[in-house]
Amino acid sequence: MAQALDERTAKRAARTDARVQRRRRQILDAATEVMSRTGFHATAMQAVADRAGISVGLIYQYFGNKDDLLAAVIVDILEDFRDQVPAAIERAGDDPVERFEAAFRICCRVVDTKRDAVNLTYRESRTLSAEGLEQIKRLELETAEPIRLVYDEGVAAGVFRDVDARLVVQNVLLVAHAWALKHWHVGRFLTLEQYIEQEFALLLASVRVA
Amino acid sequence: MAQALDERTAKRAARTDARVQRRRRQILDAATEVMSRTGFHATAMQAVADRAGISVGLIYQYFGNKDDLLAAVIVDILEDFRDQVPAAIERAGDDPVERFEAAFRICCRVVDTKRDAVNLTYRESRTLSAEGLEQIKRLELETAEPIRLVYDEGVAAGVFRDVDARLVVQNVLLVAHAWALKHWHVGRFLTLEQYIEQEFALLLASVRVA
Amino acid sequence: MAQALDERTAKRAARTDARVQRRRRQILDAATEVMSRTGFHATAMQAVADRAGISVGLIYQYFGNKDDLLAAVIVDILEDFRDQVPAAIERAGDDPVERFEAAFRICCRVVDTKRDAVNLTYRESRTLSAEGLEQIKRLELETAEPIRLVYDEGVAAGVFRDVDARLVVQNVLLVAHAWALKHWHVGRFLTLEQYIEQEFALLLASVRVA
Amino acid sequence: MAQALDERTAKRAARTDARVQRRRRQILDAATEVMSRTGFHATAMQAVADRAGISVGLIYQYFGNKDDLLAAVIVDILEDFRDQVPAAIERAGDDPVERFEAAFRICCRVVDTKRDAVNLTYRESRTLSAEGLEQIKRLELETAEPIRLVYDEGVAAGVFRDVDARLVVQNVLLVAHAWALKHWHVGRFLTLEQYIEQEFALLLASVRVA
DNA sequence: CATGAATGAGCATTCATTCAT
DNA sequence: GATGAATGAATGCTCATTCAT
Repeated sequence: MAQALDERTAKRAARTDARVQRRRRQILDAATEVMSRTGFHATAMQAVADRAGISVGLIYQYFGNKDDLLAAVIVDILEDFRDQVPAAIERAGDDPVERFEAAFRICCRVVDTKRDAVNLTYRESRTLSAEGLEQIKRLELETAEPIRLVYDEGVAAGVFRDVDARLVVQNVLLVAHAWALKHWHVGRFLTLEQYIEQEFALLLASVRVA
Repeated sequence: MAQALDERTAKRAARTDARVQRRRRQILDAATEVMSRTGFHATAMQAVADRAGISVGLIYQYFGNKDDLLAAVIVDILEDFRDQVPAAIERAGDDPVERFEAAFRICCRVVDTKRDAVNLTYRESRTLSAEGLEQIKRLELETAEPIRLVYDEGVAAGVFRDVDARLVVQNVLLVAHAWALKHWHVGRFLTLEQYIEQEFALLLASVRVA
Repeated sequence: MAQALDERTAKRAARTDARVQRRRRQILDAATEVMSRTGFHATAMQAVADRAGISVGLIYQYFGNKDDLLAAVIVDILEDFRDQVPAAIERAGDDPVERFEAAFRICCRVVDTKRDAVNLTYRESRTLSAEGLEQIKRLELETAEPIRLVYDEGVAAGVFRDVDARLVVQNVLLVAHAWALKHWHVGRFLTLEQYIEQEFALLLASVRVA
Repeated sequence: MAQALDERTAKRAARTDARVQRRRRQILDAATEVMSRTGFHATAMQAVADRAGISVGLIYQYFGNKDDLLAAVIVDILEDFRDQVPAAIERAGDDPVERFEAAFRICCRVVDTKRDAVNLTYRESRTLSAEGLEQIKRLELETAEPIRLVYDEGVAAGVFRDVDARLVVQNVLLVAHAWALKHWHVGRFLTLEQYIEQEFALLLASVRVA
């Protein structure tokens, strides 16, 4: 009987946990949407609540305060990058250049689907607490890591020059982010695919062994 | 006698004008310092006044409101870039590659002297009014223009590949800005001069004729 | 069960609505009191909040801003006139002269109970927005209307001279308001009842058929 | 020689005094104009200075502060009434009714030439200090006095009923002021002359011996 | 769990007044 | 006498956060 009770408790806990996760996601999506569009400071908690179709008070049950919510939003965005990049690299096969291209391509594509969110990341990172800032720096490095490995493979394979991989990876991410940061300009004369193609050509030329 | 009066009036006007300029600069410097450090929204007008050693009210005599002050700060930063780039290019002589390098180098150096200000530019541009936004876009394009001309010269001289100059120039500026944007990371393992050298090598490789 | 739910919802809505009305009244009374005494511009929202025993922020949940609050205060006063005049006329019976007197009398009595508020109306109407101004003009005309009808009845009955009723009614209201406007003078040598009696005698003489 | 010096001093004093009076008038006219149009609180001292074509500082040399300026403006308006009424009465001849009419007529005419100023008087009197308030009450009574005398003459002559003259005079002034106070309404269907004629008919009927 | 009424600290902005020139 | 740059107190309004229901 004690076992049955445990089981019931576990089931309820699981159900509860699922509901908690659903609520968190609901709030996070609303917050991302509103903050990306309006900016962090100009976004009222009420606006997030309205967007999520819940009350203000409930947000505080899931995220301690506004700053924490911002941190969660930014982390959520960065986690998306971190998770998608390795998968895309794997799908690309074994060729280092193709793996490198896949990494750049996926970054650009993710940026394109959440242009406002990427801009939010650049705008509001400094708003975060030291702790939050550390977390997003860590996430950015985690995102960079698989790309760095791809580059190192390429160097080992003799297709990429032996320059500081950290710089190369930074450039990859930066150029991808630029699709959001400078979209007001570059978006006027290039489509996403053209941008990817032309920027990747430049990137590749910059690192390829002659 | 009328002439003497005119002269006196002119002198007073000149003195007044000089004082106005001095005050504007004083406020602008204070605002740049405080806003760059603290961010626009977290900066109280009182803090700017304190930093400038004047009263709040006086700020409003020179800049209509807080938004206008931000616009002036950002414009002031961008004008610095716009003015320094062409001069540096001229000083570099006739060789397209050297002129290109000079352009990149000056951008990085200016970024380095005002890292916080550059970050402010990225953070707060969206805060501006549509009108202010147009102005800074215009300034950014004005800054880009002389670099674009240098690139075109290089293409004509057969040293640079004939790719979209707008993209190349954007990359130049972006990488320079990255010294501020990603300083938390790259600043830990590279000095400014190392950064300039290595990033320029990548840039050059990306566009040089094989 | 759905019915029970509906009922519960309805009850809660009713309770909420009642609370909203109570709050509005509480704020309105406090604002009327403070503004009438101190004048609109010299009244700080904090003073209204203090008087009402609530926080400043709450005022803004019920009235959008200070101007709206003033408008509501003035409208509230005028609505009192508009509502009391017809009732008093009805109570007066059928005789046109007695109905006319009842109208004048009630106006004076209401003025007397809210002398400061009436003065506020004269002082601050111009402060209102065009829209608010229209509303109070409309209310004033609505108040005048039943008195005008009484006068017309009197004309039809042959007891009042056939002069412009609009002017007569304006005089009625004006003389009633004067009990507030000129109270510093007339209040020193007449009681309210004496004022009503003597002024009504003058009014009646001015319009009675010889 | 001492005499010559005295003379020169006197002349200079007179000249100075004249200039002082001119300045006072200049500022007073500007203040009346701007305050009447905009209202006291919404009028900035700078606006008065601009209108007068002088600097803010100078206003403070002639009127101690903003409240004093308002007092001076209101007093200036009321003095106009006080001075014009007796003159008009004298010009009207000996007949009590005609003298009475002349008094009412001049009041209405003066009101008409300075409608905004009269409204200012009603709006802002309460803003004045106790002292200022006393002064304008005194002025209003001084204005009323000659009209009261006219009424008393009429009573003595047997043409006016022996009712409280203070009340009659108050009504006279009130109805005249109403041309400003209620101009938004009455101004739409009557000209000044029609207003004077019809209102005087009512006034006369209210007091004439049957 | 969920609500949203209530709080009150915080800040941009204005403007009467002063005073060095 | 005249100026207007400079001051800083005063105030309307917002919005993150709490808590009774």
